[in-house]
Amino acid sequence: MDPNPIGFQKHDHSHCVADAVAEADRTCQKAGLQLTPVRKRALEILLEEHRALGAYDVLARLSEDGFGSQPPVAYRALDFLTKNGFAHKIERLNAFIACAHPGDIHTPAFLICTTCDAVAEAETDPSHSLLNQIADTTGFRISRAVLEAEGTCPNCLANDGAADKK
Amino acid sequence: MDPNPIGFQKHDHSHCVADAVAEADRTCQKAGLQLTPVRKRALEILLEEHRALGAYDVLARLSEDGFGSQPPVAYRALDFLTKNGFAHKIERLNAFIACAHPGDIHTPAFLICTTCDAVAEAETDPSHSLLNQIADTTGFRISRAVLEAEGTCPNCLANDGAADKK
DNA sequence: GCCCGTCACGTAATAACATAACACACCAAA
DNA sequence: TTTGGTGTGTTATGTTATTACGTGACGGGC
Repeated sequence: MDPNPIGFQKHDHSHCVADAVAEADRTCQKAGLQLTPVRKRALEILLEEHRALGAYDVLARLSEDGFGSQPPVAYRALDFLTKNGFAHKIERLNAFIACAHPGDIHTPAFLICTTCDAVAEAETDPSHSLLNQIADTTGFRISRAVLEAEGTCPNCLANDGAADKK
Repeated sequence: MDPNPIGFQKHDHSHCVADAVAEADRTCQKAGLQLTPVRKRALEILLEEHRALGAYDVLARLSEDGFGSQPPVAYRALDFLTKNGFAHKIERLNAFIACAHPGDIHTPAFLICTTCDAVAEAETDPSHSLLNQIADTTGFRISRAVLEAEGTCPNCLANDGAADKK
């Protein structure tokens, strides 16, 4: 497993967390939202990984840091983060991931690698989406869309190829 | 709640179940699959509703009919049905629904009405899908896609309108 | 200052969803 | 007849999520 893929690419991870948290801080101030210690720490925890974490994983780390140890502690923090666009829930995995493009209004699509567990978040143009076309023709009004694909990421495909050569 | 929407349209429900089961029977015979009593009954149960049922809902009905009463009984039947294209799992709901287009190879998209709980299954052209475009450009190989939209169905939108007039 | 509303956080308890592991019955192939 | 595969049943357990309730912090109106 590659512990370090974002969008399946290597990158300098060191500044991700701090930068993203700082930006979240600014956004919350502007919007009158409270990025409280639990919420901020939960966001950091998600940012430390470029994969999806279960609520109970997050909870365990929060509680290590002196926050509450009961499920609602994690679920409430994750709720706040998802409602306000700082994180997303990956339905297929029943798990959460920090948003890779906070600030933008977007309908994210996720690519989930079943080999290395990396999750990439892609921006989509909602108006062109299949779901929207379907909704338009049927008269359905979409409030939220889930777009998730499971499969193999480029890195793991390459590794497979390498493995085959042996 | 409208208990009877399929694709959000009224329809003659009486033959749905029998027809679909008969077709599943034929398909299984051709494919060498065993549509055993539990599996057949589970399929009927899903077909009786045009909405998604939780595994435990299915389990309760199976056990009323004399089948086992423990979770694996339901999960195994649902596994069989989903693996072989007779049913789908709605990830957003952790629930299952009978396939509306069995036989076709397809990447289904679902429209979930949060007002009446109806779920419509739409066919998609996988090659045109957003996810596929993204996958192509990133070199990701998709094995399974989840396309689910939550919102309000045409019926419930109409009812809302009616309610507003009062 | 005091009352009261709201919001965030904490806890315990429980609900809802899902799987592991093992036993037995059945049937078909060796 | 034995053996192996498949399907069903059970118990037990693991994982994910919510409900219900209590407390402290903060801010506005009086």
